[in-house]
Amino acid sequence: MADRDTDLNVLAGTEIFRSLPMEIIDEARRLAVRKRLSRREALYHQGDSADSFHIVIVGRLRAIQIAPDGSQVALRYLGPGEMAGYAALAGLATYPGTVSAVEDTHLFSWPTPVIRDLMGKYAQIAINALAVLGSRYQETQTRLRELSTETVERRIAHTLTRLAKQAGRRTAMGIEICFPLSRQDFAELAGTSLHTVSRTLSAWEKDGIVSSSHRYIVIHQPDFLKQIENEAS
Amino acid sequence: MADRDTDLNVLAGTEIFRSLPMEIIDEARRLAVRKRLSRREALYHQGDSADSFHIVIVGRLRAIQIAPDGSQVALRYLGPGEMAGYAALAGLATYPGTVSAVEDTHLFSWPTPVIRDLMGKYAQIAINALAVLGSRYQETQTRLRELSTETVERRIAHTLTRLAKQAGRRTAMGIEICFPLSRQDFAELAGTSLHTVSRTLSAWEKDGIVSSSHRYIVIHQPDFLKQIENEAS
DNA sequence: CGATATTTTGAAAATGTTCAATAGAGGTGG
DNA sequence: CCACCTCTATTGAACATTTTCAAAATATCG
Repeated sequence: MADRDTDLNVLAGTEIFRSLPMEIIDEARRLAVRKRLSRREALYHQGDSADSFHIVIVGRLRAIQIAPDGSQVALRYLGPGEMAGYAALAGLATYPGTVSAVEDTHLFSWPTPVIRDLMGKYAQIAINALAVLGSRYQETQTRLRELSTETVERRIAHTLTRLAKQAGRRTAMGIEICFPLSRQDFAELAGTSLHTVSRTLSAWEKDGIVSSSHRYIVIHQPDFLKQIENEAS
Repeated sequence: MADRDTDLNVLAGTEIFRSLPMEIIDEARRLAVRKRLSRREALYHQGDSADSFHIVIVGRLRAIQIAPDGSQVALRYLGPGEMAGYAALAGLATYPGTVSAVEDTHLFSWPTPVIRDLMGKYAQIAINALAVLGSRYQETQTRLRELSTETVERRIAHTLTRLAKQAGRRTAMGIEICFPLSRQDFAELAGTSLHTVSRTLSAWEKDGIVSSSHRYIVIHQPDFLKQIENEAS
């Protein structure tokens, strides 16, 4: 279906292959394997040997980490152009989390040795990877701080603002989170219980700050969220 | 005082320059600036422009992130051979945290353009950096999960185990955390209050699992900690 | 030895969670 | 097309964990 030029353009727009000469992107393209995942299907599981690296073409993935006791946190949602499987780049032996599809998803994949070989040949790929990993690391550090020091309400506000930035679509009504997200899913992102998320969103809905219908959220007043984020504790 | 060969050996043992040819390490050495920090002195502050990259030679640094309201979390403690200032590698504009010396510390430093130029020339440096950042990212994700899902006692146990791994010194009495760490400092690592840390450590001391004297902690029974980490919630 | 910083401990208070029950939305098959 | 079934969301109330507040004890440093 997709031809060579389409693939090249897609890859050229990704965080990892950005700013590279077309010949190199084409080399990467030739080494790539195309994959498809249906909704809920897993790309890999926590603890699996980290044997490949992926880029989302269309669709959305969800990375989670599961505790020995079964409880889980959402690490990140990944949309088009974003990479999955940083463990393969970083030379970790196993995947530190589980990644699965939130909706039907198309990916490009590379076996670990292939992508590591590309990085060795073209330092810019490694440098781009470093930039991606660095900004994800920073974001995770910030979440860690929020989880340590902020009230649940403020964390929920931060989580929503962050979601809007990563997966927000401007509409007439405001900013819509453009993939389905249940209260439970949201709670796993914000580090709280689904009940508290529900109560908080209900209260905000009453104030006209957000509205939500069955797994979809629209933010009407982003400024109010920002205000809640910075309120005195 | 330290001569060229000593410096080379030091650099060859660091996480970033490991496994590189000596000529390249020597090139990095020639470009390095030597720095010293006294106890409590800051290397850089959160929000400063990320204009250099550092490696600890001797001593210990502490990376923290401060919230707008003044509360803070400890991101990491850095010992000999470890890098500080990943923002410089990742091309972030500003430092996401503040780093300062826990004890008198010697460092090597490189201006951001210099270290980035080295990475561009020698992909292996970027790949090593990716490995370091990857494992720190993974650790932070794990802390995030712990903070989200575990009780304070288990988090304190995890924090202590992690400290033992990163800065533990085997002694006749057990494993000693080899730098001074107050209850407050510990609390900022575990994401709790200094009071809860004090209570918990006191209880463990009664059971002979740990002992502590003014800012130093010794773990007598690491296995008991592991057990607490995995206890049913 | 005095001054300052750190640690301990008790009791009160608060923030969220858990438990429980109901309501609503969507999808499926008769 | 409607009835049913399941998954999702809402809401109240009891409960629990942990924080906050307060005060005293202990240790270190000059």
